[in-house]
Amino acid sequence: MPAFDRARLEAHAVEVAPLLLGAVLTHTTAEGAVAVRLTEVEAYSGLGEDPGSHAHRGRTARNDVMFGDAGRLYTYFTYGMHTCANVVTGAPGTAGGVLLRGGEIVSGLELARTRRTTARKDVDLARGPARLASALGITLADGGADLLGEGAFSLRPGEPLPAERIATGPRVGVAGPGGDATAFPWRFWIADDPTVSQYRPAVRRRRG
DNA sequence: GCTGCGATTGACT
DNA sequence: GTCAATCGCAGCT
Repeated sequence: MPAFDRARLEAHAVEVAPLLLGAVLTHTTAEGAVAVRLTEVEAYSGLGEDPGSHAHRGRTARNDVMFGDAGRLYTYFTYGMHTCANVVTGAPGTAGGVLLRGGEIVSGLELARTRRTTARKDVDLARGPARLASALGITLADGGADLLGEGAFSLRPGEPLPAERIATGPRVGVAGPGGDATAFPWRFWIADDPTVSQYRPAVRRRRG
């Protein structure tokens, strides 16, 4: 199966996100290979229009990868313990990205289980952005890796999905202007798929 | 240098 | 349903 066409990833993140649904991301390490069929993603625009984007305030050491070529892996560390994975989209310098929020393990199930010992069911192995990264064995050190080259990663398009199977809605944990997450309905998922994460509205963290 | 908080998860009531 | 864990980044002094 051919790799995902890089030119298709150079469009705006909102256009790329639905194309990634059903695509299969494979990560091969010394332990073996795990492949995930993507069922849930979120688009982030690097432009000033999107306050939820890590690139919204400009280029920093952390988000540097987002300003590079489309088709590379952008990883970030959050909440002091979790790693999340994104596919860089858009032309270089535009800093768009698509967060991989959930998927179905289609290969390497045993290895994924050893990496996700707290998951009780197989559908929970990659349901949620930090879970997906963990199941694939993605760490911060993988940031910047090319998903379309000859390296440890491969990203292949899946079967084209009929429009009625693609659902959209507000992004998770991200508030838009005035706290309105629905201002950016940039979350895309495969309708009725059990590996789509549960929606949680953006909440302000309590003061401690 | 100091402080507040986040593109979350899992454990617990 | 509620809540703690845990640390790098961004913004401010």
